[in-house]
Order: sequence, then C-alpha cells, then structure tokens
Amino acid sequence: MKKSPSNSSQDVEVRKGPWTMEEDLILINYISNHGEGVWNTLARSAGLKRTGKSCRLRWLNYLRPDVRRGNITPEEQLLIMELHAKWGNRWSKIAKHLPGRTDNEIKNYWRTRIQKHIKQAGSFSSQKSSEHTDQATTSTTQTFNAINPMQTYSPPYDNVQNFSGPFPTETNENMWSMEDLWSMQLLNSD
DNA sequence: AACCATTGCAACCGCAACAAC
DNA sequence: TGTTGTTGCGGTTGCAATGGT
Repeated sequence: MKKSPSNSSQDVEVRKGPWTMEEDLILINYISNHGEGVWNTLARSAGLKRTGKSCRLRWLNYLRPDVRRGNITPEEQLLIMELHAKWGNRWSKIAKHLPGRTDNEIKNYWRTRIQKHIKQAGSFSSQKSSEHTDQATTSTTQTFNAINPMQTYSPPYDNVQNFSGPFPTETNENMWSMEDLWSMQLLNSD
C-alpha cells in the first residue's frame, strides 16, 4: 500500500479505495458534531485512516446532506450543455449553477452521456462537413446545434437512487442510501 | 451458463492557487 | 520573501454492474 507523502512524521498507513459504511458514518458523525474544518486535521481527529483530501471529496460528492444524485433532468442537461458551451470544462463553475450537483457528477455525466452523443453526432455529421476538430467549446457548440437534447434525450436512468434494498447484502455491503446513513447518524448522536 | 465488452461512477492523482508563518 | 500546508480543480483510472453474444 502506498503512503501519502504528507504523513511522514507519523507514518500512519493510509486507506485508499471505496469507502465503507463505517467510515461514512464516522465522517458524517464527526462533521455534524464539529463542522467542516481543516480536512487533514479532521481526518486525524475523526480517527479515519484517510487523507484529508479523500475525506473532503467523499463529503462533498456523496455524504453532504444537500447533495442530489442521479436523475439529471432534461432541463439540467440543457443547462449543462449551455454552460459547457460557454465555459468549457469548468466543472466546478458549471456545478455552481446546478444546486445540489457536484462538479464530479457533472463531469462524469458529460463524459459518459453527452460526449457519447457528441461522438455519435460528430461521426454522423462529419460525413457532411469535415471541419472543426477543435476541443470542448467549439465542438460543443457545434454539437449543441447538431443534437437537440429535448428531441434526442431519453431519461438515461429512471431510478438511479436504486439502492439494492434497505439492507446491505453480502456482495454490496456499501449500498446504503443517504437516508439510511443520516438516520443512523441521528440515532448515534445524542 | 459462461464469457467478453461496454458503461457508469467513485475515487485517486497531479497541479496550481492561496494562506499562514 | 521564501517555505510549507491546505484547498480546489480537472483529468484519469479502477472496478462493479450491466448488456450482448
């Protein structure tokens, strides 16, 4: 296992990879009691063998109570495309205009859904015109015209909040809904 | 049923900007 | 003013889930 360069003094092992439910609970619990702070300190104080960076990412992208996940609406998709045409890959900037959405989610969404459409539409339209091999902004504008999201859009997935049930199973023990985690947190904290 | 390919997403990495000392 | 630590961002990767043959 690799070690973070920043923990040379203590030489504490650093966990990587998927977060467990236990770690999530620790983080939620700690932040609801102490608030967000300096992430490295927070990670240490909470007893998490994670880097501050990892804690921050986990909190911002997943655990935060106001984070919305899945079910990107056609309106949101349209907005993402508009803003991306305007700003390019400024995901955090774009995310600020979509309440509850994270830059990571938007970035993933763009890469997995929209960029796929762009490629398809691009290879389609390239038969007609061979211009523009430019990056994000220009090609996006082009695509924005090429595919009308309201026409071609079909909901990518109806139930992304499709947690595999109220209880974790053997194979997916991390699959807890945020409601579950937060209610557990509320039970834990007095 | 078994295998392989593709997809979607969580998490990591590297870098730059900023703040504190 | 230089150094060090922290934060935020964008790019990339790893892997589980899903689909296709």
